[in-house]
Amino acid sequence: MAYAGVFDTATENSMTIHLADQSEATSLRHCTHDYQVSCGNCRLASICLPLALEQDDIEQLDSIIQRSKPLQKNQHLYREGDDFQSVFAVRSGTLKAYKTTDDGREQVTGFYFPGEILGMDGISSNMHASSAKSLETAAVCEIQFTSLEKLSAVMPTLQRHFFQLMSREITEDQQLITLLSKNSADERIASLMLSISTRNARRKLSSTQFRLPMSRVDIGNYLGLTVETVSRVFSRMQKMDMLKVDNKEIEILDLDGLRGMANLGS
Amino acid sequence: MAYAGVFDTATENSMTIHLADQSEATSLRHCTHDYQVSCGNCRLASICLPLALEQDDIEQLDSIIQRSKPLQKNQHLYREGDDFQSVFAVRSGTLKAYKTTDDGREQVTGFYFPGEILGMDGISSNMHASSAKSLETAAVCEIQFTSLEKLSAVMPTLQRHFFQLMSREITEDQQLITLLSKNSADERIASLMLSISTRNARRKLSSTQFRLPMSRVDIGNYLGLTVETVSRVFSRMQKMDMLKVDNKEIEILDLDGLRGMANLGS
DNA sequence: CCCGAGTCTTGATACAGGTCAACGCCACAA
DNA sequence: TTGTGGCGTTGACCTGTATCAAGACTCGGG
Repeated sequence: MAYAGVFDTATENSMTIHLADQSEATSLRHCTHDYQVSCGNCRLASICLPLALEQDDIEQLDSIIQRSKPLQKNQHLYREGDDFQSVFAVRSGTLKAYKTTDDGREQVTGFYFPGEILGMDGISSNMHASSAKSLETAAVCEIQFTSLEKLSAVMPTLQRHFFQLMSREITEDQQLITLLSKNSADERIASLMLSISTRNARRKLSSTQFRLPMSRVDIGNYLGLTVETVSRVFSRMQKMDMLKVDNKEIEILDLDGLRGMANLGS
Repeated sequence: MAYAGVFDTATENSMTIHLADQSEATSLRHCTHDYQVSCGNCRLASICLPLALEQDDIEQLDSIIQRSKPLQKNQHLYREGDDFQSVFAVRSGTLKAYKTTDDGREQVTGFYFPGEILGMDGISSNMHASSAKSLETAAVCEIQFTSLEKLSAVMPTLQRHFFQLMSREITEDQQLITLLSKNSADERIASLMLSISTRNARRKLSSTQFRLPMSRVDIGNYLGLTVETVSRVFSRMQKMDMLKVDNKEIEILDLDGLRGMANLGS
C-alpha cells in the first residue's frame, strides 16, 4: 500500500513489539538505520506533527522517537492491561484499537491510519485501556511517554500539540457517541466512508477510491451493527449509485449524496 | 445540595459566565474573597487534584484558578463554538455537556459532578466542541488554560495530572461507546445508576440513595434511548425490587443485582 | 489446479425499542 | 379555585435491525 514501499527491504518477522518486554523495546532503539531516519524528512510529518518546529527541535524529537520494525497482519502492538510506556504514530498500514468487555465481547474503538497517533488512553492509569492490532502489514513510530513529558516541559509547542491531540481524540469519540446513539445504520456507514475519505485526502490519496483495510465484522463492531446489516447497507448504497462496492474496494460515486445521508438520512 | 451551603450568602444573579465576554471573565478574578479561598482547604481537592503538591505548588495553582459566582439552573457555562480559554472544575451542583448535531438534535455527552473537570474538548481547536449548562444551581472553578500550560511546564506533576485527566476522559468516552453499541436499555440504565453511585461514594455521599439531577429526557438522550424507554426500565427495575424510584429520588435496593445487569443482561 | 476456511451476501423471521397517543402529577399563576 | 405547561408514566402499535440459516465468493496452501 501507499507507504509500504519504504519498508519492502526489511525482513518480516514475527517479533512482538510488546512494551512489557523491556529488552526488546530497548533494542528497537538501535535499528533506526534500517528505516526512515528523521521526522524532518517524513512525508507524514505534516499530519503527525503540524508544528512550527525549529531544526533543533526536530532533532530533539527524533532522539526520543524509536522507529520499529513492521508489524505483520493481526499482530498486537499492545494489549489491554499492558504497562503503558509509549504512544505510537502510524507510519504505514492500518491499526484497530479495541476493548474486550467484561462478558468477553469485543468493541472496536477506532481505526488508525498513517500519520495518526494511538495509545493515549493508557496515560490515565499507566496501563493500556485498550488493545491495538494491525489490520495489515504496518509500521509505527514509538514515542516513549516519559521522554515526551520531559521534552514537552521545555518545548511549549510540543506540549500544546499533545494536549491538542488528546483533545481531538475526545471530540472524535464524542462524534462516535452521537453517531451510535442517534443515527441509523445508513447514516453510520455513510459517516464512516466519509471519514475514511477525508483522512485519505489528508494523506494526498484519492478521496473517492480506496481499499477498506478492515473487515465487515470490524466495521459492524465499530458502528454497533451486525455484519449482515453492514452488508445490506453497502448493497443498498450500491443500488442507489452512491457507492461502487467490490468487496473491500470502494468507490464513492456520489459524494454529496453520501454527505446528505450522513447527516440526516437521505 | 451537598456543597451548596458554602455559597448560600452569595446573591444569585443572572450574569452569564460567558468566556467570549472578556470583561466579565476578568472581573471574576476579583471576587475571590466571596468564596472558598484555596485549593488547599477545598474538600474536593482529593478528587479534583489527587496530587502530591507542595504548599508552594498549591499557592501557584491557586493563583491561576478563578472562583466564579454560582450558575443558576439551566445557565450556560460555555457554548459550542465559543472561544476556548479555560477548563472548569465543578464545585457544587451538576452540569451536563452536550453537542448539537448538524440536523439540530442534541446529544448529551456527559454529566459532571462536584470535583470533576470539564471543557477539555475545546483544546484541540481552540473552540469549545460542546456546550455545558448547569442542571441545578452550581458553582465552578475556572482554570485559564494558557496559565495552566505555563505552570505545567514547570510543575511536572501538574503536567502529568492533566495528561491523565484527558486520558481518563478518553477512556470514559470509550466506555460509553461500548455501552451504546453493545448494551440493552436495561444494561445502559443499570450502568448509569452504578456510575452515579460510585461517583457519589467518591465524594463521601451515599452510594445507594441519591437524587438524580437530570431529567428523564437527559438520561435518555445520554444513553441513546427515548424517555418512554427510560421510564419503562425504571418501572421494571422497581418491580424487580432492584431500585426504588420516586421521580428523581433513587434508592438502590440490590446493588449486586444491578451490577449483574450492567454487565450481562440480568 | 482444487480444496477448505474464512468472509461476504441475501432471505425469512423475531423482537427490542421507537413512535404515537392519552393521561396523571405537580408547581405555579391568575 | 381553576387553568396551564412541563414532566413522567403507561399502553398499543410499528419498524429497523438482530438473528438464524443457507449459499456464494475469495484467497492462500498443497
